[in-house]
Amino acid sequence: MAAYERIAGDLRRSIRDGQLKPGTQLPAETQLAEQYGRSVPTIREALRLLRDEGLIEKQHGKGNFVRKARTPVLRTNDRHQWEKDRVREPLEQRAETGATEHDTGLTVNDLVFHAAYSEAKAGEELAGLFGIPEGAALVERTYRTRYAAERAPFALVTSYLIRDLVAENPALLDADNEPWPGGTQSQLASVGIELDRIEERLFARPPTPEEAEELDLPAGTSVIQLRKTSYDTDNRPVEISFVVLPGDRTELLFTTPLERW
Amino acid sequence: MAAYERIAGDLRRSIRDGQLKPGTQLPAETQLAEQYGRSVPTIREALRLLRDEGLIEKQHGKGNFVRKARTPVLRTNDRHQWEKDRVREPLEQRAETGATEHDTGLTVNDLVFHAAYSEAKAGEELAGLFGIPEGAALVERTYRTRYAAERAPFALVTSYLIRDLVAENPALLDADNEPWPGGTQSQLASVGIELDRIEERLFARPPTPEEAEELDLPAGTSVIQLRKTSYDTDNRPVEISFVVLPGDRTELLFTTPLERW
DNA sequence: AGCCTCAACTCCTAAAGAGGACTTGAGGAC
DNA sequence: GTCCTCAAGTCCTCTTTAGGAGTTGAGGCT
Repeated sequence: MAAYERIAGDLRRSIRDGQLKPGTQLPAETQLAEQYGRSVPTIREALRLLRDEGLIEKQHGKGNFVRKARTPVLRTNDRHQWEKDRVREPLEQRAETGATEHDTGLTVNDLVFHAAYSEAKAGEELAGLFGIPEGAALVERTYRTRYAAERAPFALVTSYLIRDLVAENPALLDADNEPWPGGTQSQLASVGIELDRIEERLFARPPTPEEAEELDLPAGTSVIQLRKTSYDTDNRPVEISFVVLPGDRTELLFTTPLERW
Repeated sequence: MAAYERIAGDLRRSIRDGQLKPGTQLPAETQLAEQYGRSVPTIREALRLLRDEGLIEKQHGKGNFVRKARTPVLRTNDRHQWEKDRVREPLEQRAETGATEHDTGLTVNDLVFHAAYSEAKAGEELAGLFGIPEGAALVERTYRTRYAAERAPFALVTSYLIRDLVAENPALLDADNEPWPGGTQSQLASVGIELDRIEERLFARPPTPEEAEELDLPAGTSVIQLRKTSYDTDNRPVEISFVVLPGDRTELLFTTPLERW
């Protein structure tokens, strides 16, 4: 086994069994090099392994530190309730006071939204998912949701609607109407669409550099990529959202009721 | 910006826009070094970035290759149906023929199970989750599920039951009874437990080296860590499972029915 | 007190070089 | 034809050396 792997294993053990507590600074690379009788690049190789596993954090000019766990944001599939508490009611209160700050971002409770609308034509993937011809007109909404106290958003969302289905309510084509009062379900009801169920598909992967930048993800973290499809009562996809969530501070909670036997 | 970052960006672009197709071999490191006018270590640094992003794959002695996407296994929360089709019915057929191969692994359809049972005492975390005193007796079941055609399992599961709740059906304490005929829900019904719902909490992170080994995960992949809790109709946790899924070949699908408005 | 400078510490980028280990295919021995 | 050997290609590990860049605190200046 390579020297850097043995050293990494040694440090990993110390971190796991609590000898090196979260937040602790590791000895300097030159120190470790001397201690293990190896060159600095070899030590750095070992530290890189630990960083990629999410065990340590490198801070240029300061040192290497045992990473602290972050307390994740909980996202539930019983989201109606969640959105209602966190977003809609405060929003409706806000509406009464007449405050508006779209465009540059809208602060509701302790959440900040940034939304942008544009028109898009269905590509191959979206056409297939919606079951519509390629090139059909879609409304594309991209938004970021962020806690006011934090600098990075906790969700990157791009959402698509079939334009012709929602065109009769112009408010749905207007970014100033974001976030939607009453939520997706009630907004879509305004154009006669009744939702039946939501399907969420997800998997995990390392972030792209762009995502790492935007979500402020350190090395050694993952993202959850999620595709959410809302179906109407005729079993047709009405809204499709692509969501990227930071793995180090998101916990998803799904509750599935069981049929009794 | 550092030279290795520019080079990585350059290659990343080529991969994304399809100039370098999945499966293609990249030029040798010495070639790239000459091509970019940089030393080999600098090139290797760039390639490491791409590997950590999951874009390329290194093969010792052969070369660097653009990684191919894997087609993921779909796991749904409507799992009754899934398990029924894939596991239970074939299992019941098998039971009739009298074949048994527990212990060393049990092949049903094209799935292979490995299960091990042991007794455990509730530690702090599990006691809290179950709402029982620390030190209470639990049944611990660990199992691996694998497709017969593949060498690595697609799930690492450790599952806990409160021993006193299931003790009256000795079959539930016996690894030879694995996987459970009729599934969890019907097995628990045999000791008078009626399940009400399942809660699944999940997040994503890089794999530990042990997980990478066992799941045969290359660098540049993530795992999904999932905690599944089954509640009975008295709202008490009955079974708690800790699941680790390989991010590069698992897709989770959750369906949430909406209440009509 | 407040501010500035600077030295000392940290990690980061880059190079060149030596040897090792894995993979493959060509060529020869049988 | 089959098998073996071997060379050439690949990436991997480790060292030494050099300079750059971010962070912090001590000390002096104002």
